[in-house]
Amino acid sequence: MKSETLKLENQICFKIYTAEREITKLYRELLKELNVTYPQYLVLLLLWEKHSLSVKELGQRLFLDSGTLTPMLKRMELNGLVERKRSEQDERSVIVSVTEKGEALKEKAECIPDQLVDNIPMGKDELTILNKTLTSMLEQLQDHSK
Amino acid sequence: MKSETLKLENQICFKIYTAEREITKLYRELLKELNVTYPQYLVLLLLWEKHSLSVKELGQRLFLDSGTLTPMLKRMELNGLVERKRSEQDERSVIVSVTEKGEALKEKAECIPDQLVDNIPMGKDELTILNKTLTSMLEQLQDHSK
DNA sequence: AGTTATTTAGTTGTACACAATTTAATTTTA
DNA sequence: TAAAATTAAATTGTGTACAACTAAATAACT
Repeated sequence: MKSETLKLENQICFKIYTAEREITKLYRELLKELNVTYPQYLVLLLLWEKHSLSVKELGQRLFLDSGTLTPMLKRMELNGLVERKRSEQDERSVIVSVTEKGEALKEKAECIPDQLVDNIPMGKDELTILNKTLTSMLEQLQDHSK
Repeated sequence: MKSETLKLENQICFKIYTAEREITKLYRELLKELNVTYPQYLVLLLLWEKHSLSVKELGQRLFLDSGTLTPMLKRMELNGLVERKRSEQDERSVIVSVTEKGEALKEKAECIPDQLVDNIPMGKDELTILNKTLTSMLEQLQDHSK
């Protein structure tokens, strides 16, 4: 009885591991035209909303640390999508803001959520339940990782 | 109405992306003693069951290609966990088999599923639903990625 | 004020993950 | 059977992820 639960947990972890890569693969196609990766797209989603955020704030929202963000933001800067400059109030902070070129991608990206839905056709009820389950799962995982 | 679904899909993708990293982080702790990563642990799970599998078979089961597997298996070989040798029937294939040292890890790994469950305490019903939902989601994603 | 502790990015090193290409072996087919 | 197509790994190059560490700035404390 317990062992079934064990196997189920194991399977779920593997499926999340696999699903993440399949989702990234799907985004890779959808984002190819924009020449950005999925994590870069996530950064842009935030900057399209707020225009400017510190590396720390980006990290808090995306659950990524500077070891991941710094080189990624440098690549985005190199591609002209964002600007990075030290905060004047607090020289420890680096403020990342979206450039005109980065802003221009917003329109091109408008169709992405629609295409996403086309590729993962699921009922709204099912989506709602999945969302809720993942949320509580994440809370537990993140609680523990502190 | 549609736009809610769009946002939901987006959120779910982000949550799967995040959950995958949290799960990997959890496994990293649990596997530290064994000195293997989560993907390496997945390889070992298969080899504990079958003893020998070709790179192709491993790839089919884990949905990984040789670009990922070859260097990973070489690291595992370097650590003495597996052996790699060309198949005699078909010189294109490389057969990966678990060594004694790799086999010995099986006992140490016995407690991992239990510890996993301790860290993600979810009801069995919820787990069952989550498993089913992820399965159908994966099928659709993998159907499309061909 | 001066010292200590904390915070914020950046750096270094390791390990996936995958697209694209290459190489060698095996099948298929003309 | 010889040429063409396919298959299986390996290789190359790019981009995350993250642990561990460093450097600089700010905050907290005595």
